[in-house]
Amino acid sequence: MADLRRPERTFTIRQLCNEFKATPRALRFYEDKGLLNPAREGLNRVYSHKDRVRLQLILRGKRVGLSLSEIRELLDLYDENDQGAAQMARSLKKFRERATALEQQRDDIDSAIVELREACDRLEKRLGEIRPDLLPRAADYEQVLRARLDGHAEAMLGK
Amino acid sequence: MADLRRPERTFTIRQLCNEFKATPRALRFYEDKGLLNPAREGLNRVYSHKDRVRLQLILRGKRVGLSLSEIRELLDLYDENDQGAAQMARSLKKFRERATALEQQRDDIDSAIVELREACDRLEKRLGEIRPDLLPRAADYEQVLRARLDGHAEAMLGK
DNA sequence: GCACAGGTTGACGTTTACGTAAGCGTTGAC
DNA sequence: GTCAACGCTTACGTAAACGTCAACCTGTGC
Repeated sequence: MADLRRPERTFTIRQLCNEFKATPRALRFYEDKGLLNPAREGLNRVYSHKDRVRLQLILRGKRVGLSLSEIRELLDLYDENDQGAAQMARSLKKFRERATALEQQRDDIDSAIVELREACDRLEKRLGEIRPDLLPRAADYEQVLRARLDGHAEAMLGK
Repeated sequence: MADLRRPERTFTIRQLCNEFKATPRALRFYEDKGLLNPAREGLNRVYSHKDRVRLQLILRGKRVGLSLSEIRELLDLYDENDQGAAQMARSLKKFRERATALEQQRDDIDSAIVELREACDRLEKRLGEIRPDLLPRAADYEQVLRARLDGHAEAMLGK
């Protein structure tokens, strides 16, 4: 009948779930938390294109690590005044803050990685001293040995 | 009396808490979970140097993002046989896995940062079109304006 | 008339790492 | 003598984001 892409098209909960790989429970949960507000047809939820967009925004927010309540705040801002430049400015601020926080988080992770790598190196060294046979990727050592036999010393120096 | 650094020195819960910026509740919690097992003097906990080291390992594990149960596994491995090379090998494996997971996590964060930055740029652009006065860090714009007046065009090109 | 698919509303369960009392004992300072 | 500081145990509370029932309704095809 009607073109499924026409803007007045509506969606069932499952359609959106399939499209965005979410669960009905999740969408209902978002509604519970005030992030969505689909129309009803009797009891059944009926999602409009606007709802779909909101859902997209929610999921995007989640991807960048915003909490549902933060996402809600942003969504509310847009609702108050869809054209409000002030709201855009606040969103921008929020995004910037989040980006900064993420960079901090990434640096923390990098530190953790360094700490882990160092621990790995120490373990590897001691293991190599007492039980080289237990070292993972023994195949690499065979390569080294073969290289040695072949007189390709550079293979041991890494590149 | 005795040198506080002598190995037979013991610690109270609060001393360790102060040293490592933890709370008594946390140490008791770790004990509850089987990560620590301090001696008792009546009811009071008495931490030895070994306990202190364990606590250090616990906190290090936390810093790199291991869960308490994972940390516990590792500590248990060391306990079973303090010299066991096999256990070292398993720890090494665990660390490697964690490092890999962390790198994945870091990449995810990087993606999120990119997504956020793009959103920021879009917002900034549209805001600049409709309400440039709301743009954050208006001071920079004043700088640009001043640079323009001064004929220093390169200041606008960044660097 | 009935199973079946898919919708609904509660409401409790899960996980992690503690926080936060409540209630009580011990010790040292004043 | 008593108050503060510290310690103990037991146990409920918290936060996030849903998962997982249970029990019920409802339209459809056969």
